[in-house]
Amino acid sequence: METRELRYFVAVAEELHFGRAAQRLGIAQPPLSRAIQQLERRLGAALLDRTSRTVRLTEAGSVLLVEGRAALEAVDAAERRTRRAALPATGGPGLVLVTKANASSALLARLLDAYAAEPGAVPVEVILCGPAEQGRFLREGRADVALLHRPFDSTAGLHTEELGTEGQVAVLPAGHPLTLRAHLHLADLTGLPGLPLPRWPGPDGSYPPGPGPQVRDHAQLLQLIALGRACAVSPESCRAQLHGDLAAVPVLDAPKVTTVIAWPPHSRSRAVADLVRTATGLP
Amino acid sequence: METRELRYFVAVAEELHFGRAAQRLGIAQPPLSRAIQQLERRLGAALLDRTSRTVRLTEAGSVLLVEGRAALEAVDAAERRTRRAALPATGGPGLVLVTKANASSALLARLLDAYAAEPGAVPVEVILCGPAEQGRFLREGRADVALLHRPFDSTAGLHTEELGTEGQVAVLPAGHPLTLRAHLHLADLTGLPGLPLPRWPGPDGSYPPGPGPQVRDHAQLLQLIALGRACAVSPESCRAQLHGDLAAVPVLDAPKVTTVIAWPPHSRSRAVADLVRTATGLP
DNA sequence: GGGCACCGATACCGTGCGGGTATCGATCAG
DNA sequence: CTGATCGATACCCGCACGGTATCGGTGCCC
Repeated sequence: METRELRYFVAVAEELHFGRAAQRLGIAQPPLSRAIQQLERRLGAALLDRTSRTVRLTEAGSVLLVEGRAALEAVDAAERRTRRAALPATGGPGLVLVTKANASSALLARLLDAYAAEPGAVPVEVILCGPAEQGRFLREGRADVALLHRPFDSTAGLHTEELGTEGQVAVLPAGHPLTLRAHLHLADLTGLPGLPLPRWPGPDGSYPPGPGPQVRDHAQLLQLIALGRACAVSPESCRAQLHGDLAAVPVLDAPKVTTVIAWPPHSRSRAVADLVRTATGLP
Repeated sequence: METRELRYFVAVAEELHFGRAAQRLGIAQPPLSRAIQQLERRLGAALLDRTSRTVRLTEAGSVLLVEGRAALEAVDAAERRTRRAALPATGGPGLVLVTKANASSALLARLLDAYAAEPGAVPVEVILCGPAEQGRFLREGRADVALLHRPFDSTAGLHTEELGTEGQVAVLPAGHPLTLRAHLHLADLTGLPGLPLPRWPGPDGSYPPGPGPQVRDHAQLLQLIALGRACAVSPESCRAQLHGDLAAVPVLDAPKVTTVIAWPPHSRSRAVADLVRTATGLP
């Protein structure tokens, strides 16, 4: 199978419309029809149920859509990583680390300091992004390592090492009645009048339906809480970022959060290995 | 990047010889040279250092070799899984489960029984293989699920759920002096006269250097121990397979072994999900 | 040191495949 | 019944891929 065929099929499978898919691919519709037919013949499998009015995925087609997307991602990642490795000075920014904006900043600072002191350390570029995008960055070859937080972030297809676990606290507007309590339970926080839990975007960038404000990062969230428009349950370490308008109360029965360092399973580069070793050896 | 280019490059990078690589690919050498040049131009990166006598990988070339192999594997897996999904009766053998020969047989039997009793269960084909091949089976799309044993087996790039942990025992020839002890430590087993630890093949199928007999599966190993030519440290559950000539003694400081069920991160098929759910719910 | 063998690069040529335009046939809306 | 829509088919063109012949550089060996 050629990546061209895969790209064509994925386009059609996503659009469920040969014309639009062809437009998206920048080719005419007839060659696209033929390419799909040829792919089906080579695979010996019908991928699409098509009448002259509608296109639907077959069982095999659904499999190829998912698997093909993953395969295309792997090819693109290979290309990007090769390009990066070829940049002058043995790879430009050396390492790219991606983490959630405003999360684990203390840990990250310690890690970067400790790694920089290692012999043979290379420059590390830090990318901050929303919670849902980190895995993508790694899988697409845009980044070499990530700091993730289980159980929130998916570690599917990644190598990980645990760096530490912490409890969670409820973040509330200062002065809220609950801030007087020494500790809370999750049940105390559901359905608080006027303080809904926020909604985070899913892996596809869309927000789940329901009440609660839409947020993209922690800074937005904290601002909303300070304004008295939301509350949240966050890892303890976020306390370092709380200012006067916010208060934190431990939530006893919230799941423990584990910070892990993650990297794609193939990248066996010395720099990644060193960084991971440094991270696991942090005090 | 097209898979054709990737295949060409991987062949050359593995052979480090254009002529042999071309022969392996079934094409002539000049088109291969041109294809590599074109790939290098498109990537804007030198992949190979070549004099007229020798070919060597550049930094970027090493990256592309590793990443490209992974990408090709992903493409092949997509193709195989699609073919499987298109077989008559909604996918032929339904599910393919791969596990080490002679390992966790009791757990496997319970799992298969419990799953078969589920509503909507599909036929499960069981493949037994050597310890190093399981990951490959999953990644290449030949199998849907595997039973792995941490920390021995690599779970790189796979989703896993823990099924249970167990201690390890030393497996010794019956009558050996150590079998009289109630328990052992790892130190008791290093350098036992005439009873070396066996060597297992690595992921590439080759054996590490050193003393000790080469074994491919547990049955071979047990036979060697019964003959008084080796000893081994194995998970407790292997006791069920020991016959009169063999004895097991707990090893207190051996690492705990965790049996996990593993599957490739994309396959979100109902059958795999059901099987995993059944497995984690086992008594 | 010169002839030789080896190996990758270059030059040149044919053809098959990927892509384009025009059109058909089926299906649904009104 | 008619027009609109959409995928399939027919046909043609250009190029990129593969093949053969050959060159140029390099290490080896007598």
